Amino acid sequence: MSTKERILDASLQLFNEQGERKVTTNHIAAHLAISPGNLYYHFKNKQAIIFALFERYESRVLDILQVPEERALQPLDKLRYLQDIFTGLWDYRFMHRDMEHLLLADAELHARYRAFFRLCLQRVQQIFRGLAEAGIIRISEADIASLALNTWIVVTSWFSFLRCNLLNADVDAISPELLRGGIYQVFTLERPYLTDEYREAMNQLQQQFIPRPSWLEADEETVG
Amino acid sequence: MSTKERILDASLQLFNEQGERKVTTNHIAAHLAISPGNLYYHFKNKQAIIFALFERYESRVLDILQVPEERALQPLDKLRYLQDIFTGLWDYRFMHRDMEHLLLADAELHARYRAFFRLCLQRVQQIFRGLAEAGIIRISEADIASLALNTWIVVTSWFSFLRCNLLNADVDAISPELLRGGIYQVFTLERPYLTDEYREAMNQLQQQFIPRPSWLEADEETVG
DNA sequence: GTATTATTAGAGTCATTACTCTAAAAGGTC
DNA sequence: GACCTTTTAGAGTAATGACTCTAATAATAC
Repeated sequence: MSTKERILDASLQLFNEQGERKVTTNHIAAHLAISPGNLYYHFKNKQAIIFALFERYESRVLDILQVPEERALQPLDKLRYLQDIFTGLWDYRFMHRDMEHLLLADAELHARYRAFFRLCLQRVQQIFRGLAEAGIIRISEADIASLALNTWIVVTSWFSFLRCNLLNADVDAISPELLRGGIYQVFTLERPYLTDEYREAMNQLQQQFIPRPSWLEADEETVG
Repeated sequence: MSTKERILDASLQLFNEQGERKVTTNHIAAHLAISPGNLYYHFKNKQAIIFALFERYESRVLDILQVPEERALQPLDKLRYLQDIFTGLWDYRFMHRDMEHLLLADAELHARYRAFFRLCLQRVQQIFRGLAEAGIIRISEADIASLALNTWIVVTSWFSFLRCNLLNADVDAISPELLRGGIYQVFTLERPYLTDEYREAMNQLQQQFIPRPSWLEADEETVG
């Protein structure tokens, strides 16, 4: 594997584990047992590393959010979308953790991200239209737009939410297992729109993702 | 006004305008035309300033999220809750901007925030129960829990969403006017649960908050 | 007015971190 | 093996920012 790829992989790993801000370029170099000079030979600065990782993330997500043209959507498609998207978010979880900071520091990335967001929103709306055409949900166009936006917000904020509200502050306590609660929440968003025909089946699907709500477990703190 | 209060006010203003990370303690002191030593006489460190601001924020929010005991909830109550909460979020918008960072840096604040979150979630659920008792919505207990959580996520993420997706990267472009879109989104969350009796009235209420969706305006960037 | 305490100034410290610079090594070509 | 390009090492720099330290000034008490 090329040094460039190794730098990207190591950066992604360290960013995910510790957050982008806590990981210095020297830190990345040390992790790979290479010199800082070597790292800067391959990337002109830290932002360039982040930008390259964003490109990976973007293509990963856009690959997932496609509506099959040759067939109608099925209930299990929705599940697959959610699982794949949440897994992608997990693999690049550092991004939405510090998104504002990253975008503010890099105007080019910001523009790129905005375009990416709008494309995603369109794709999500397409998926809802597909579900409607398949008779799984029944929903107006206006509600599709609003529902897609709510879905985007809940999905992209889910790990942030967990990190802020988990019992122990330990970041390592966040595991892919906690994806489940996020999937459950998105099911709730769409549930009211289910048609009679599919309501029962989809509700049973959702039941598989009932979270153990760890964010509600009591600890000794109280609010004055 | 005491120096301590002035430091808090100035910090809040600067944090909101520029983000907590960009505002140094020297910066705050300079803004007030006092010395850094003076600032550190009143607060032992930067975290202490943030903690004090959180206490203000917490009491502001908890004041708002109360269910009147002497009367039933009315449709306009819901509107008032949303407007007051979003205004509160606006006034302390730096908090949710960097919440993860703030909490990770201060275990005490983290514990306090967790307790605050859980209390808020209970209060929001109480409000939904109140709306159900008043015959405005019809919803199961399980859905109340999930809806309350989605509401929390959308509300607390709204400004983050805007900052990431607004057309121009300029932070000053964010104005209280953009609250409206957030209110609209939360209405959408609850809309499917409205009873026949109140559906029309609430939908009309929601129409007042149709956003000009500035995050969808086209610019010249494209996604490859 | 003197003693004591509360408040303020402001220069300075120390750690951090993104990034640079020079030169050496490795790899390829003929 | 001579020449050229690519890759690497690693010491060093320059800026930043949270925080400290000493001493001066104001406020208060008696």
